[in-house]
Amino acid sequence: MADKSELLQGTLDLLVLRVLNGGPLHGFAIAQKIHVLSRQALEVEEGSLYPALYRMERKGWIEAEWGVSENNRKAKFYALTKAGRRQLATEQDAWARLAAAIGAVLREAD
Amino acid sequence: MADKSELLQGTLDLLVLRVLNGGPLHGFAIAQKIHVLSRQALEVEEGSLYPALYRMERKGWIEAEWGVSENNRKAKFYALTKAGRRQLATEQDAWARLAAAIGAVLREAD
DNA sequence: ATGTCTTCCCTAGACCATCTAGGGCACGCG
DNA sequence: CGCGTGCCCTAGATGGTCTAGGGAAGACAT
Repeated sequence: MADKSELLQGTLDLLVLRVLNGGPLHGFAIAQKIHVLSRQALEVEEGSLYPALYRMERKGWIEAEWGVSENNRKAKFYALTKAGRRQLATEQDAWARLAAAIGAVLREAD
Repeated sequence: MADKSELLQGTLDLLVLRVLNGGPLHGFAIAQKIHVLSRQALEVEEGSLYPALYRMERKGWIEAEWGVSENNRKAKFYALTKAGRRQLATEQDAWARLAAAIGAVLREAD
């Protein structure tokens, strides 16, 4: 935890989808990749990640398949579906617009 | 509602604090100002705003005082306190770091 | 073989900000 | 008078995230 502040609701799906866009990963690796790519700024708790993965699987955005990790452990690999790619595009767009809108308020208020 | 998408949790406080930094406003005006400054991208529901104002007042970030609006209506004007200004700085910083972190993931993932 | 570390998966319950969907009062205007 | 509108407020549902657990299995040293 520490000061690696909490995620805002709704951003986790986007991050996961984005990271999976580079190819299938298992849960642990997803969390690590987000951590690394954000330069340690973001920390995804497992208690948040797995429910999120389930949700997204139920919605058809990702598909799971059991396999073996690089460390020779049993692991569940998640891959983006076509609907997932569409969803990624949608959420990426929504994020861009939201960030721009908030940025505008922060800049222009006086 | 429409497509004026939902706010992310945690951003409302920041927006309200920022808008109040320009001087006291009543609730309705706060919502309008956010709407205008975001170029209609953000829409604050009253059912979200008033509980938020109440919360922030309890935390000592803002102070309320009854007055009369520009339209000659009874209205509750909210003003930033010193603690509120500190909080604004904190949240503005947190937002900047979060937006940068998410931006980094969106950009660098492959 | 035993113990410990690490990797990896999973779940129940609490938390809490936001949304939905109302209600209410008072001014201004036709 | 009646209606629109400005303005405030609340109860309850929703739902994503966090806390705080638990468990299995490979790796490695003793």
